[in-house]
Amino acid sequence: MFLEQSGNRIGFGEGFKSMTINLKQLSKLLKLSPTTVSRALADYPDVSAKTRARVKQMAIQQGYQPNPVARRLQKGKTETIGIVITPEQNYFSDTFFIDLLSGISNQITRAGYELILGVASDEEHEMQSMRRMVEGKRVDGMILTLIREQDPRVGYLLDRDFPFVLYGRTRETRPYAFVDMDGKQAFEKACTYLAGLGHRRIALLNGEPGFMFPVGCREGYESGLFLSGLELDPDLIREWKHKDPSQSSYRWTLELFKNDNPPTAILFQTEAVNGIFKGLDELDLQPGKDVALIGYDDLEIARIHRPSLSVLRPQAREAGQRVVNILLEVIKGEDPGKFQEIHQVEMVIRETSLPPS
Amino acid sequence: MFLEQSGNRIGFGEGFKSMTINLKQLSKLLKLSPTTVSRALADYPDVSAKTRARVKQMAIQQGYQPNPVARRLQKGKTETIGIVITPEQNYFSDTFFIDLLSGISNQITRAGYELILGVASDEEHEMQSMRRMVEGKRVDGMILTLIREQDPRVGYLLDRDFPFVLYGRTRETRPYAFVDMDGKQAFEKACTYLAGLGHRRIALLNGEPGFMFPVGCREGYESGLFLSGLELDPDLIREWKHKDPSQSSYRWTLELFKNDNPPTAILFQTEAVNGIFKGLDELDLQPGKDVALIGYDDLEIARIHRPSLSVLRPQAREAGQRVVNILLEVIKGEDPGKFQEIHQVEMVIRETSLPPS
DNA sequence: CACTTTTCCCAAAACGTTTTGGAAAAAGGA
DNA sequence: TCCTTTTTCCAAAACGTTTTGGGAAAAGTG
Repeated sequence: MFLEQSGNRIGFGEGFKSMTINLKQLSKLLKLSPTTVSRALADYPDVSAKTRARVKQMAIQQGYQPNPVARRLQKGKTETIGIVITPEQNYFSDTFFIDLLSGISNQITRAGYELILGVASDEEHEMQSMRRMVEGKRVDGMILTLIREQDPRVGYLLDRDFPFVLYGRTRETRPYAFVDMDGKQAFEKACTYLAGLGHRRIALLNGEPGFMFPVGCREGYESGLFLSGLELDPDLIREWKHKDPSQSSYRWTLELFKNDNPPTAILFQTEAVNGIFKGLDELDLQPGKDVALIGYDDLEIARIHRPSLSVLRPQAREAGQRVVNILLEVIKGEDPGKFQEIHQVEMVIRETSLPPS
Repeated sequence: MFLEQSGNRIGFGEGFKSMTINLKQLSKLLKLSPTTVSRALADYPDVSAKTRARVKQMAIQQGYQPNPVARRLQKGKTETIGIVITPEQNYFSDTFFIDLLSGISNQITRAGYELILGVASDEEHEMQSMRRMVEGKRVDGMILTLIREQDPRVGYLLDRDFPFVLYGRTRETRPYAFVDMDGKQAFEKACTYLAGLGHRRIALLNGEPGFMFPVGCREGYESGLFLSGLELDPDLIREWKHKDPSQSSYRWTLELFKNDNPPTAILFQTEAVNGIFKGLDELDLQPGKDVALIGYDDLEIARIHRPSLSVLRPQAREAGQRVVNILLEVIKGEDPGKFQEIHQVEMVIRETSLPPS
């Protein structure tokens, strides 16, 4: 006797002929009700051990997988998490973001959820893409990255009490969940390390203003100077632009050494390293020898370059996993304010952090 | 009189209180049946212009959006497309892939579909992630990138007649849909251009063996040599590794110039440029002056470097859009064999493609 | 006017699950 | 034995749409 394909209409014009079995067909095979089969697979206690085993075995044998769309409708959850990225910001410049995304994706899959991705060209489309996910009931929660000091996305989501987690922080008084890297502590550590080596003029090439991350970097930098008894010189601080990391950092490097009293060390985000190297090269200054360098983010170029670049290394993948675990809790109804994590950043000393010559 | 929230149970433990209206509530407001409202919104001809307008206005006013999960269940389609990427291959090295993804994402959104993303650490997990999407009925179609010469994913999808489109090509006799860049034509063009300038020894640093793209590059390179009356020298060809583009290309560059008769020009993929620059620098050879260079892919480094790098520039965003449009056709039931596109690649001459000195 | 056609609307079914609220059968207790 | 409790199962409802298959009213036709 064969499986009745009653529930399965054969598609003619359709390319894909579903070979999969559904709950009704499976229950017919087992001579049980769909209810019992469903409950057996979900390990409810009101189905006997014997039939549970029988059901599970048959389910495996037949390759049964519950239709996720049907389950979502019934459960009233999309089992889906959304994220929107923006290419303009040169985000994917190396392993960092893909590591974060990798941690996120793996953890989401482990939970049986889906990750849907939006790519937005600018801030406006970013918001638009998010609204489509939220108001279109396409996701149960959102993950936000590359956070601004004043971030409209956060207010929007808080206003409608929609679950979300930030990778980063923003200026917002209401409680919300976030996982952030301790940029402050990282830059403080790097700064005091360089000062400990004898550097007295330490420059900072910071990230683009308006975003939150550079705020912490600056705080750490200033705190590091203070702890080392050094004075802050505004001429040694400048920002690079997301759109054009290399060009802006290149120009600044040239300017920097026109200074009467040039720096002997530079702190920066590794994304901007090409411009700095290029500037130094043009000035006939050797990285590591004439100028000490410490970058934030351990990109490939940091390891490959000779001399290899000392860096601050955030653990992107672990952070991505935490973001997801927290978001799942928030979706369950936990108080977002409970989840505010600041992760330590380790320093990797390589060849560009020598004492001043 | 107020909207009856009959259908909406208020969640207590739940974080997110849905403020959205559903079809039943909307139809009650309009004193129409759900059927008519649904059909009015879908522009069926059997609803009068007057009521159609009334329905649409009320839908907008109430912010009604059909629940996508419910519609998917009814329609028997997930309205979702899947893609799996692998970080190991340093895929996100710059704007190229994000441009492709951007084109894909925008077009998918325009069609009202969703893009779900899997990040797999290796070939095995890549397959696993794809199977989850396909067999778990989570997507209507797949987009495949970074195609191998023998790609098990293609056979898998063809075997079960599941809709997919390749960005790239593979060795497979059965017809399938793809959008590919004409790497052959591009490398041929670059090669003949260099030969036209007088170069007689042109080297090729090709992509990783096993993948399909380098095959075309090599063909174009050989064809370019032939057309220019030059002989092929196997010593001038080598591959770099995805895991380690810079290191492998650096080593090869050094080897290359140990040759008795070293090249005066190099063709390569721009991802590998850091290693080549580094190697040339160490050998005291000036890029563009002592050695002509043309890279494939217009990454940021190509524009920022001095001298700026001549490149072959594929139109990634446009290709991404085509991939989606084709996939939607294939999902509709169109014959995949009809969709086999090879896109031209333009050459951008900058400063590193001078005649031999 | 009587008949046919067109226009406009709707009740019910279906999509494939999970959950609710029992009910029959088996086991336990006196 | 009779009553209670536990075990084991299931029919029906629900999730929110779209589609099916009419049906009533209006309009057209002779």
